[in-house]
Amino acid sequence: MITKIKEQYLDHIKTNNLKSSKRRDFIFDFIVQKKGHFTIDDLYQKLLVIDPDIGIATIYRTIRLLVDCEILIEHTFGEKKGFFELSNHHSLDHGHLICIKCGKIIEFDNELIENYQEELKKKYQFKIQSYKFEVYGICRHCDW
Amino acid sequence: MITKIKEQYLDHIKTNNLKSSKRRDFIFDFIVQKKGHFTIDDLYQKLLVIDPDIGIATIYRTIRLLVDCEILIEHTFGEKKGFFELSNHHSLDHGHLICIKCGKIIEFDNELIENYQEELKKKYQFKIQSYKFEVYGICRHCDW
DNA sequence: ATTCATATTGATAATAATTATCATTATTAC
DNA sequence: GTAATAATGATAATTATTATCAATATGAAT
Repeated sequence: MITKIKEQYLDHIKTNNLKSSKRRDFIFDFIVQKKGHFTIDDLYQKLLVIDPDIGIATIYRTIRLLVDCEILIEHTFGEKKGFFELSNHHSLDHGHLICIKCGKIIEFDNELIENYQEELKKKYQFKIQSYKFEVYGICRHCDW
Repeated sequence: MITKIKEQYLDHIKTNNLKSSKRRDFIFDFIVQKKGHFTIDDLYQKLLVIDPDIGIATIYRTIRLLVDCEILIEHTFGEKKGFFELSNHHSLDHGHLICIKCGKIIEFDNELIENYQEELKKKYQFKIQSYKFEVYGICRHCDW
């Protein structure tokens, strides 16, 4: 049985005349079972342990592929870009709380965009495709 | 008569044992009368015309100073970071609509965070300092 | 006004992150 | 199995930003 996300991956490969490969599939599998946010370097370090011959260029290439086929989403938190996250799990209906002291990133549910969408469309004739909602502040652990 | 923002600038300089200089003040003045978003390179190109001896390092340094004293805010739109904007004019109570076709950035008023703030505080015990709300989609000019 | 400690400056070297190149290897359609 | 072509790793190239440094400008004290 093949998951929906694997299908999405294979579709993208077929549609763009790309090929599967052991490494590409392995990286895909590794990412899919990941939780939360990660950076290119996170991923590279972890994969190196399992697969010592892997090259950094392949990581970049695979990440780009997965962003292109919308399996991954890239975030920028504060000044730092390069955080990736699986988009399958509710990526388009939550925001992020970013603690400016400890850097921790907390996800929060976000239904408010639903109500807002119509308003934006009317007022600006703007068709929403996705959005990003980031809230910066102090988390409970850092606030005394 | 000295504006509030100039005061903010001079305060920061005094507080941090920095000095005013012709170039620094000139760049400050130039930025303050700017509207909308700009990048480092935008600014560099424009300043070069007026002041051909200016160095790129000075631009970076001055921008950093103005971000530090919260006169400027840095934005990241999509994958691209390095957009700056004056924070004096309602920078913390508007969001951005970003057209994924033409790249145009439209500001929109945003009162919804007001209502949300209390909820986030209760639920996550998170103290909001600032936030970023970016909506990606198709603007009316690109949508047929 | 002169002196003096120190901040600013431009040029450029250094660094970091990402992308491009290229020869070799792997994959897929036939 | 063969041929066409995509994937790969090593590494060069590129880009954006920061650090270094000698020369100059600034401002405070006198």
